[in-house]
Amino acid sequence: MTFSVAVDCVVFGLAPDAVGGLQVALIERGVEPFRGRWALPGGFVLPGESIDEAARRELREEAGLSGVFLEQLYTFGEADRDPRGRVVSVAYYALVQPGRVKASTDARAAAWFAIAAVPRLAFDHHRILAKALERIQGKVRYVPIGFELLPAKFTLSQLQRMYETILQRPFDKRNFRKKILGTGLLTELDEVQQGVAHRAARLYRFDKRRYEQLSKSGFNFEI
Amino acid sequence: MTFSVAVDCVVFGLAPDAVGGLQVALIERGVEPFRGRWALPGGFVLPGESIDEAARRELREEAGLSGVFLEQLYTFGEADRDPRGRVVSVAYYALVQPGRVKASTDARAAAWFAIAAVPRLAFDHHRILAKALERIQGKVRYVPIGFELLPAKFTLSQLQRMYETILQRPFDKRNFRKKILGTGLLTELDEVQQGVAHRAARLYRFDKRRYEQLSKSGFNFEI
DNA sequence: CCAAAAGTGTTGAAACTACACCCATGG
DNA sequence: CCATGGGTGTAGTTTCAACACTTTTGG
Repeated sequence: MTFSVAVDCVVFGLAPDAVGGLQVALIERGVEPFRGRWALPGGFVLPGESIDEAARRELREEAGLSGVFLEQLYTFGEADRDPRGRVVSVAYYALVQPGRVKASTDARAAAWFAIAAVPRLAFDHHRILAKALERIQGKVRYVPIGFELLPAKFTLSQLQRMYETILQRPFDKRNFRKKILGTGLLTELDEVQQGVAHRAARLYRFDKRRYEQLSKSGFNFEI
Repeated sequence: MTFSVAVDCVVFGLAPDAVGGLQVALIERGVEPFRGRWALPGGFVLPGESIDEAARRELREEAGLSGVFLEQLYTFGEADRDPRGRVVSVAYYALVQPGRVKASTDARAAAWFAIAAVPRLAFDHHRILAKALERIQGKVRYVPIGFELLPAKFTLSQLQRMYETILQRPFDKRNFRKKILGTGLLTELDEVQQGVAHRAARLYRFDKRRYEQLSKSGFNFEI
């Protein structure tokens, strides 16, 4: 029995104005099946290419993204999930920083949608998106992946808003700051926010190296 | 480009005497490649069958197991991972209770190995096993899946030993009992352990229904 | 009566929650 | 000068970690 193997990527980003909340990048399909329908960026795995490589390639070709956080999510293999025949899809999710979003080099239109306003999707992509949301909400609390959605230098308020956006619940400002600074994973920079019409906030950087050291010695991140 | 798609199952169980620790079920390969080498139970996905169905079927055929906890783990798709050609393997992990382990209906020998004493494995099955171990160690703390490794009725000491075995660290007996009983997820039975040469321990049952209710209302299990 | 595991409480330390006001800046 | 978010401390409560002895049972 032979199969085609596809990769599909759920690309998450935060709206730049921080009002739109969590967004996902979609592509309008130019070919049948589901021509004209929105879909996750993705495509078939090529000969000689690993699945991870295929996911990175599709991300580059279809969304103009490279060097971003990318992790395998789940594999979907219902017999009837693709009308063209037996296609197994290995889904990935990516977290991208606002600055990283480049215009697509591909002809197809790529666009961001707020999670709550995602249109009908091709194939079983709704299921994939649901699984990705579940994963990010579960994982962001125990692993510091949320930083991948922020610029390298960020304010504590941006960080708090990011968690509130993903986890859909408010945090107390003072308690949040105490806790996050208490992990020792943030480096305070000698820089402040620019171009805001109020007191500029101090900028911080996530210390990935320190996190890796600490987690080797039994430390567990938790928010 | 066409692929074969296989499923491989990492089947975990606890040694009955609770001394051998965590064990994994392996099968000796009867055919090339890797004839005579130990491997994870698994095989190719058949036409018309979903990947989940294939995993359950292989578990039944190769390890005589049905009705067990089974969850998708990760998909392995390096181009050169199988000498026969392009094979993508969707790995699963299963947790089985001691009583559930039946003799294999298949001709091939199936056997349990302590994690620390696993022999050389076929293909990239060592990587799969490593990933499964990582997963179970991470997940057992936040989701009550450990109960799948115990009989339906168990003592608090068995429960504690199970966590100590998987997480490889000791728990304080009194604190452990306080915490686990404090979750309200255990039903105390009017029964005690039988056939032990010391004071018999009270038996408990995991209240899955209650767990599902509670987790809907925002409760998070944690050990 | 002995070996083996069951069962049980307290205390000090640490972490968590709730909560309100002044400050700095740009417009 | 005002609107906007930045930044800060405390007190009460809850949770956590450490710790040792008595009880029950079968052999």
